[in-house]
Amino acid sequence: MTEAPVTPKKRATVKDVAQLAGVSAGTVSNALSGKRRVDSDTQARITAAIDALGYVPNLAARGMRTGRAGTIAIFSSMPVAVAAGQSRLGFLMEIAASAAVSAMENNVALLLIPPITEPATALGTIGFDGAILVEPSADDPYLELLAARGVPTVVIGPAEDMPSLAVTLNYRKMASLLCDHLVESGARRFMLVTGQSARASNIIFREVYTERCSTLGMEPEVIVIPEAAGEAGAQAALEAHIASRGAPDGVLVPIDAMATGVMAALRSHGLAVPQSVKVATRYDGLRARSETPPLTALNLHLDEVAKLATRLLVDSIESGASATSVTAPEPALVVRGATGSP
Amino acid sequence: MTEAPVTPKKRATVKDVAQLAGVSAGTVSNALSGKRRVDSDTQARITAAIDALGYVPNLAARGMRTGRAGTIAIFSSMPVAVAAGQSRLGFLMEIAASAAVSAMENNVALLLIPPITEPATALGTIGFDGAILVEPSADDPYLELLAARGVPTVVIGPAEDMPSLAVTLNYRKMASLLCDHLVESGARRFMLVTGQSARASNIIFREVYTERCSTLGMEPEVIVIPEAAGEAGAQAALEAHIASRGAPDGVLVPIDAMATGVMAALRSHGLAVPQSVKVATRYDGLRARSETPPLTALNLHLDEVAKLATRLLVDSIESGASATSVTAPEPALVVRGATGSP
DNA sequence: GGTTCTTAGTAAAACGTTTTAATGGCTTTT
DNA sequence: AAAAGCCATTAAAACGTTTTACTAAGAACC
Repeated sequence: MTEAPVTPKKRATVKDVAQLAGVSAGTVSNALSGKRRVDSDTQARITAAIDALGYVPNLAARGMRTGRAGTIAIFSSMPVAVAAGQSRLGFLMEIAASAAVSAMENNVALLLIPPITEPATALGTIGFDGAILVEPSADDPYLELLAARGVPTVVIGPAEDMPSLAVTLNYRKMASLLCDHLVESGARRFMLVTGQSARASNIIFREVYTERCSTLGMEPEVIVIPEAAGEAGAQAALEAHIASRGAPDGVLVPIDAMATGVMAALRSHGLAVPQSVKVATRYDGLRARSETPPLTALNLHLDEVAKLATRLLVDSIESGASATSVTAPEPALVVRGATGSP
Repeated sequence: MTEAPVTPKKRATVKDVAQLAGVSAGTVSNALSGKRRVDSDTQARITAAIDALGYVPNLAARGMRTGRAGTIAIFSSMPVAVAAGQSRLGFLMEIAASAAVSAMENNVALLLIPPITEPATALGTIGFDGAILVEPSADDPYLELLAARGVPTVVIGPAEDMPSLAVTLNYRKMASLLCDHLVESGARRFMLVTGQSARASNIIFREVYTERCSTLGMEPEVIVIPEAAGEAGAQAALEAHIASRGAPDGVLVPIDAMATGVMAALRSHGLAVPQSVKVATRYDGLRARSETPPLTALNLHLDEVAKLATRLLVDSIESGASATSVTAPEPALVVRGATGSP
């Protein structure tokens, strides 16, 4: 008789709590949110009722009323070919992991949105209060979709041309560090292997590289590969390049998937790393470290970057402010076997 | 004059669309969901109205009505000490990355819930339709919290003792593969370094190891370390063990964070890997690969596991069924320098 | 030609919160 | 002692959907 009903018992609502505590629904709401004072006596009755009934608020209902979803989303706009496979655990996920923790500390949860074919789908199907966009290209589809929908968005990317909310990465510094290091390691004729898209990383690395070349009196050798071609594309392109123009004594290859291809190409030509060729990449992730020898790379302090981005986003959601940007910590060189003593 | 208004223009609602299309709200709803037939002519008027107004449904409202949040959550219940640092990008994130894609394909989004201090907080603050729980220990707090709330939950873990919904991993096979391989690589006195918690991985590896010992006539040497002690704990413990009992010629150390500690201990004793000691770990992640030499490990097919788990969860949410389990693909050995030719 | 079926649509209820405006009781001020 | 303030509380409105019960108009049946 007093047994729990077998039917999937309906969850208690705020009304049930109110009734049991002998107050009105509004008071229960106030007791929960603390937005208005409630008498300490009734407060006690309410909390008693709450865990007597095992009440847990219906978030959808709350969200409808408050207009908040209680979540933020992190987007990867990277082409699938680059973000897939081993690299999937790279850049984006490292940021995501750290952002998830920060989000939690700010009482929101993190939605992980993978690169998908149809960006519009994601936005129509999923509700969130703000978005973090990681290294979008200049013409990123999400960027305008989010802007059109009025969703606060913080971009992790370059300082220039960027919308109001951003954590700016110093790409110029990244490229400089790596170029300088290659020179210091003894490379006198090193080349650049980079992606084709309008991503800041590609553009600025090319700029800095060509600047360095003229400073050093070195003839620029650049291979540009569509991101979609990925590892195999880089390997093929470099092999062709070496066959026609000879081997460089260093390669700067910012995209880690392509770095793997570069290493394969060097191996197939019998070129020893680091003895004959030095190799450096940008992101110090799984790929960089699982090469033999492991690749020199940069510590981008992504955990800190993620923390900053989350904080910025949450602040903006709460305050409505929409024009702040902070700069990420300076990248630091991580010297590994591919440019140093093995 | 034709500029966008400065005020944060209210989003169009289904009523606005209905009015513009000259129909009722209910019809618009049906047109969107396809749950009922609507005349192709009115259908056209409605879609026209929709993108004339830039209407996008309010997910919170829909969620309240349907009782669906449109999200599933993935939980890490691993102690922070183990899940932090380099390992954060490991096991859990690899599953999460793949689950995010699968989730998207099933029209739900994935919430990434990091290990936090107060599990109850997460459940009170975040709404989701189902949960994926990765390798919970037997007394995992989330397990009962989720069950109490009636949230469909699929566990990725061992076959025994597990609740209704599960993707079962074959721990016995994992342990066997690694033990056999160590023996084949020439190890005659290899030890086990493992964690203390009631996690299936710990328990079953210990079982299999001791079984193997008696089969082989090998005296078992086991070091058990609290997970919280992590890398440093493993290093200290192994150093002490070697000092008092001499060096083994092989180490099976399932938890990758501890494997790093083990390698450090071996180095500090001047023991060459793989010449004097073979080392194998379980999860083939960043840590295993960035050791020198890289560690032999297992391909656990985590992408496939994640896909299965997501599918299972979505099915259960939709059908209400709550008692299925599928088995993960068999693990496969990945031989690396730490047990083979360098 | 009356009855029953289908079809495409509508109006209104319901979902569970938060918020707004109103209320009654009590204390303080004049 | 009346007026004015404050306090804790309440009833009801509002949020934007989906769903339910109902209707009107033809089509089909006999």
